[in-house]
Amino acid sequence: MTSSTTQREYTIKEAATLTGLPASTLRYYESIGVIAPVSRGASSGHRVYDEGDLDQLMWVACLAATGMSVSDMRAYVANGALGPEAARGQVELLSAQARRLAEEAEQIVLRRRYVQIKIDYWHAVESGDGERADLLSGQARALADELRGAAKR
Amino acid sequence: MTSSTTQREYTIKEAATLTGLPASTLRYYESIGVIAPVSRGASSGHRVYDEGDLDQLMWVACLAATGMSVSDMRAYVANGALGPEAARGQVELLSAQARRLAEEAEQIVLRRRYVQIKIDYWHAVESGDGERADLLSGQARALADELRGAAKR
DNA sequence: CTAGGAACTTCAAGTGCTTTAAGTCAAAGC
DNA sequence: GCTTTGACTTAAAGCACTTGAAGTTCCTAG
Repeated sequence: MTSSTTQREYTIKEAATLTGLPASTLRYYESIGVIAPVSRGASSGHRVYDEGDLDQLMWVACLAATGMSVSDMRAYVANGALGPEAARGQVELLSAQARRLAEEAEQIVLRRRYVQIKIDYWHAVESGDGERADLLSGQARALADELRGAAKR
Repeated sequence: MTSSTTQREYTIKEAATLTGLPASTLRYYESIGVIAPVSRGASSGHRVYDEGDLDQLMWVACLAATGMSVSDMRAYVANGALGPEAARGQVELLSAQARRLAEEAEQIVLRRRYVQIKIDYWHAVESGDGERADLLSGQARALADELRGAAKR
């Protein structure tokens, strides 16, 4: 499969960013057996992730994002459904993940807008501009509806 | 202000539906002081939400949706009761939230790129295009390198 | 070569809900 | 009148992380 010659290695921080799971969660998953123990640097004892670990973690990240419980994920992994040879389902799962990320990105745009409006609102209040405050209050309300509606999808 | 016409009252279930927060969360928020204690039915002891409670809950629901911590929400609601004098504090809380959201947005951009590369990679493998697969493998590593160099938050 | 700081390590405690257990109350059916 | 149904109550436990403390180790610069 991976016909690449150079097996790149990753720190926990890099693995965290690429999978979207915080480093603390990576350690946690390893500690409770959701993923296999990761090899360590000879002198440092620091975790060293290879491409295979990354692939496995992407899988787990996808499963976690669908709301699968930790014990279910552990069972899934234990059943060997998650080896590097499980390539068939990879694309579907990754595509689902891509969709989720797109939605999440959209959500964050809305949230940032909402927070910005509230900041503007308090600035208006601070400077005694009641008219502008009312206007922004209304905008916040409208956005809140949109936020809620989008979240429920 | 409050016209004594029809001050509608709501059960916890209705409040939950209207705010989008589960009833258990409403009780939880009340128990830890994020919202003021809700009045109770005389005989039943059940919570009875009025319009004011609902308004407050709507704001809290929006803040929660932006990922604001419970203690920040508590501070925010407490400030809100103080009026215009608290504007500076509100802006600080919201600005911190805006920064968190900006960081999150950045992370998601990276994750989306990584997932897309992975998808393309598996498509290439599937169609036997080893050359393209190698290229994409290299891109994934390049992304990690970029992460290493520009990990300046 | 050595000093400083960032990044890593483990372990324990904290957070933010969510679920469960056990019980109360109000209306509907027998 | 009694009982069952169902929504509500609290307190406590559970879950999936998350954060903090205290102690290495790596890297960069002087």
